Amino acid sequence: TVTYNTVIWGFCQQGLANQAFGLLSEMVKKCIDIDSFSCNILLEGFCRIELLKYAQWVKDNLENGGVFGNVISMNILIHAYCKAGEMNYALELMEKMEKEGIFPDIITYNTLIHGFCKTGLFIKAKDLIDKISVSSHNEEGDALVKIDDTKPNLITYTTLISAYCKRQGLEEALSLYEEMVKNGFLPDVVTYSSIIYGLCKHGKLTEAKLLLNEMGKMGVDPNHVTYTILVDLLLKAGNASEAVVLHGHMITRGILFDTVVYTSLIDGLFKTRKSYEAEEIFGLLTKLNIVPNCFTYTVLIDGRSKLGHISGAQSALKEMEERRLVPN
RNA sequence: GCGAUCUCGAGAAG
Repeated sequence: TVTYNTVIWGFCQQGLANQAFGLLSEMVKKCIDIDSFSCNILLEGFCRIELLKYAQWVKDNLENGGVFGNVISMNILIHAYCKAGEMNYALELMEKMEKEGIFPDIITYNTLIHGFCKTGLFIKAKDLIDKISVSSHNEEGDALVKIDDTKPNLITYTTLISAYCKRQGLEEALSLYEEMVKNGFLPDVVTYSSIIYGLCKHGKLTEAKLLLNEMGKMGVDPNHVTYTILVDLLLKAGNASEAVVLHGHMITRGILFDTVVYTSLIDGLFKTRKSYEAEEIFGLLTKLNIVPNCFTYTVLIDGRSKLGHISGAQSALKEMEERRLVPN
């Protein structure tokens, strides 16, 4: 079962949930148990390629076959609805699961809070946090049973802080940060990165750099995302020399360079009239084992087009299609 | 005895 699940997982990661689904019948034929892991891996696979209805269908069928979902299955579906902005369906699902005796956990709540934030419903997000912050009681109302694992955690706070940084004021984000620390949660690299992102977007680059130093002192190492935020903004703000310094730190500290890091660099270089360097980096990607994605090519096409290099832009488009990337 | 598979938060383009 675990072997099959691992293969199913592999297909799903590649966006091939349909083929993964085919393995289920093979399992049935060979009398290999299908468990809730098989179910959840597949559900996530269909959700990731946005075949939400199909995921639902698979789940219903598995349940008819005696394989029952759990809270994770529901979280996967709720997450998919949130991602699609269908908060009503997401909430409906949560009610449904409660009726079936599957209780939401903190991941369910975090998923919903993220969904609310993404659709701008901050009030609802806040309401939900308030609701899960109070101690739960057992059925007798004995106020004895405290269900701690549905109380807000670091991720709950970080979700909201990040959303505030993007869509509300920085002040709200920072006061929430203080509240979080007061409640005993120490920020991790994601929390710090979110705030650094907010500071950068509000033009507070000095503060952002200060925070970068502070997190190091607190024993939280910045990672490739943290650096991308800063390098991207420094470069695009015309502060190439500082961007280069940080880029150097990334190298000396052995930070991972992924497709996003490079795409951001290429874009920043094009936008600051350094197309030669931009092209140079793009040319190196294959050697560096970096697979350019749709974003990367759009940046390249945009950069070349705006310089009047139409044929270069066209060849980039062609190359993209050769790589079986679908232009959007 | 231990070990393989599932769900939540941060970054790039138009």
